[in-house]
Amino acid sequence: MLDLAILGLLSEHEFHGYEIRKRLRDELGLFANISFGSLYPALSRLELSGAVIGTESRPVAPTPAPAWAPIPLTGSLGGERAALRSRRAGAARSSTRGTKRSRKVYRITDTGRRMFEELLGGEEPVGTDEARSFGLRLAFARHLAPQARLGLLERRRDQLIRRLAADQARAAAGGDFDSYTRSLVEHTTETTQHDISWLDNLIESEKLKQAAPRTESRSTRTVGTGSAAAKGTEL
Amino acid sequence: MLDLAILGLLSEHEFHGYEIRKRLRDELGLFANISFGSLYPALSRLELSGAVIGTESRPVAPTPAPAWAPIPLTGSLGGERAALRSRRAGAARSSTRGTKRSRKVYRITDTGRRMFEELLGGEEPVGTDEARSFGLRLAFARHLAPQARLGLLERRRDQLIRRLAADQARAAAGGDFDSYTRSLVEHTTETTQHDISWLDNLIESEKLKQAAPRTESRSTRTVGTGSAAAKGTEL
DNA sequence: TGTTGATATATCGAACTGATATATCATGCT
DNA sequence: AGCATGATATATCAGTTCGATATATCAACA
Repeated sequence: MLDLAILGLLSEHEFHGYEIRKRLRDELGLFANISFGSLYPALSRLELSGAVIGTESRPVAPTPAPAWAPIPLTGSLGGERAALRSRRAGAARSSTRGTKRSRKVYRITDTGRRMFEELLGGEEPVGTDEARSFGLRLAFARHLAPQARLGLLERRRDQLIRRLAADQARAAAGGDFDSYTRSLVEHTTETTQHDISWLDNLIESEKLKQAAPRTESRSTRTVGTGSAAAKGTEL
Repeated sequence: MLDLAILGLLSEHEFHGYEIRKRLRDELGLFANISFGSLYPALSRLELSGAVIGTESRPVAPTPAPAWAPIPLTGSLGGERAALRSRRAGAARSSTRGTKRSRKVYRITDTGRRMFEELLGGEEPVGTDEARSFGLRLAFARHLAPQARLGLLERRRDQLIRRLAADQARAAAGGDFDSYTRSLVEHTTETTQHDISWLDNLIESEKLKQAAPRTESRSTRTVGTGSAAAKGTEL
């Protein structure tokens, strides 16, 4: 699971560990604060299997080191700000000193790209936090072939339909539930229904997009996620 | 987390391991198919700490064993049916043979009850699948004092408010999201809003229940979870 | 007869988590 | 000027949960 997330991020840019964590937390919201105890071993694992290459960014440079040298092209917003800050500090104090703590920047390899595609296109693992797994795959769905993308959406819909049946069976059979448990089961059922209708919208717009790539592509794209958003309760 | 679930179930009845799993799956829906690799070590842990007592239900009985002996009072629906089946089979074939495989029936102790109350009333752990943790506590909320119950609901609401802020920050900042990611973020935000309004209803009815224990208690109880259920989209 | 499926307990390795340790540097408070 | 706080950054630890697998009994069915 985490491998997919890491490879997905690295397939678009190179990052160091700490920033992968930030990206996952701030942008996707999945893996709310992924633990370092997961992240760093995962990076080591991926490096060992040749999927990524980590280059140590050494803070001490024996070379004369012009201003651009100690900045290892992080490309991230936070990273760039940090680099700029330290560049200012370094210029003001001692240009031989490093930028901050040494960091290890990871780049994806061709092997890693192949692994990413396999993980993304392969069968979803059942049971292991299905919602998170699907969310992650959806966030990288643009890398999938159109028909694989549709398959992803429909498999998730099937999953939710099964879940809804279980929810409703629970609600029907739980005659001796207290009011709190009953409310919980009802709410869970509603949430599953909400998820299903969201997926229905996604599937519908995906089919439209694939069936009619010409003839008003602008309108098709607007329907895309716009209809799902329009259904949002205003609170 | 799992300890709380096990102790909660055992505080109402005695069960053997396999059935605890079934209850958790079929009734609550949380812990969808809890793994045996979690369940049995947890039971051993709890037994070691004196929270529960497991009594081996031996299938081979050297005593003449009248019809009631090999049935270890499981009390559960499935367990009783199994016991009845085997009682029939045993009577028809050989009364000295056991019921099925030997099972270990667990009972909660006073220590276990105290531990259950501490776990249920104590501070929720942050980060560790908050939704599941809250769902579990809500399912046992009837064991809480009224004011502790209200605290549980309000802490969860605060949690969700923070989550909503993060969701909205993500939606606002993610200008370069593709349509799939954008739809995911929007849907997540909606779901969080739905959760919050559900909790608002729960909190409101809980306050009503506590403020006016007399004067039409029947009406108060009806408002209880009924209002939350009435808000459900019909689909 | 045999084979599938439910019941039941147990153990394994892999993955993820929170906590903690270490280190550098910027910022703001006193 | 000094000092605490917090962000950046990597690493390791024990504990928890998971999926997979092994073992065993028995009912139902073909």
